[in-house]
Amino acid sequence: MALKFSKQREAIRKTLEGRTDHPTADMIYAEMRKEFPRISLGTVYRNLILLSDLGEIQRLKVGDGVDHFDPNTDEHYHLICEKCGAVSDIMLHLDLDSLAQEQSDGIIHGHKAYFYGLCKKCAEKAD
Amino acid sequence: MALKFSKQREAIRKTLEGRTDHPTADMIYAEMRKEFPRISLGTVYRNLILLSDLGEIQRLKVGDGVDHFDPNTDEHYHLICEKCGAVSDIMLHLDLDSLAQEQSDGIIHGHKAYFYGLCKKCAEKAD
DNA sequence: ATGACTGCAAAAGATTTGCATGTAG
DNA sequence: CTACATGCAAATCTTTTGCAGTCAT
Repeated sequence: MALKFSKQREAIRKTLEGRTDHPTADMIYAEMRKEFPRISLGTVYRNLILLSDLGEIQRLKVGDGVDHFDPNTDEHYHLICEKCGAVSDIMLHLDLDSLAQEQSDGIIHGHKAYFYGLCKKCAEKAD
Repeated sequence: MALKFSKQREAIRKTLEGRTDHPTADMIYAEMRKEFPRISLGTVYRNLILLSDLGEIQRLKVGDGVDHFDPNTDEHYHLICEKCGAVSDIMLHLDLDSLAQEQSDGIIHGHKAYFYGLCKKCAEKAD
C-alpha cells in the first residue's frame, strides 16, 4: 500500500512538530478542527497510528486511560505527574539492559519506560 | 462509610493472595464465577478498586488496555513483555528520586515505574 | 483508473454507575 | 433498622472499523 499525500496528515505532523506537551488524540483533533472543520476523530487516530507505525512519532500509553503522542523519537523516558497528569520528558542515564540482565528477570530494552511522580511545576508548588 | 464484611471481597482477596501473574479484572471474574456463579463483573471491579484504595493491592495500568492487579504492595517495578504481554516483577536497585532530581526534570517517587522488553520466557526462546 | 484517504456513524472493549434488592452489624 | 454490598443492565469513554464517497498519482 503505497502512501499517498494527504493534507490532513501533513497538518497533524506539523501540529505535533517540536512539541513536548504530549497531547492526546482529542487535543490534536480539537486543534485540527480549526483548520479542517470537517476532519473526523477517526482520521486523526488513523494518521497518528500511521505516523507511529512509520516511526515518525511515538504513541504513549501512560496509564491515564488516554493515549498521548510524542514527536520526539529519540531515546528518552517519560514522567507522569500523579498530581496533574502531565507527561514530561526526562533524561536518565540508565543502562537498563544491563541492570535487568543482572537480575535475570528479563530483558529491558527499547528505552521505553514510564515513571510516576511529580512534574517540575507541581514539585515547585509543593503543597 | 464503615466497611462491612463480604464473602465476595474475601474471596477476591484470597484469589489474588501470593500471586505474581498480575491477573486482569476479567481473569479474576472468571475465577470468581467458579465459586460464585452469580457474581458480577461490576462487583469484581468495585472490590478490586476498594482493595487498591485501601492499599492492600496495586492496580497496574501497563498500557495494554486492560488493568492488572498485584497483591504485592512492596516496592518493586514491573516489566511488560512486548512479545507476550506478560507483566512480571523486576527488582532494580535504582535510586530514582536522586536520579530525577539530578536532572531537575521533576521528582520520581513511589517506586512506581513500568519498563518494556522481553520477559524471561520470551528472552530464552530468543526467536 | 485504482487504490489510498476521508467523514460519518456505528461497533467494540474496558470500566463505571444507577437502581432495586440483599445482608452484615 | 440502616448503610454498605451485590447483581444486573445501562451508560461512559476511548479507540477502532465499515462503508460510501473523494482525491492523489
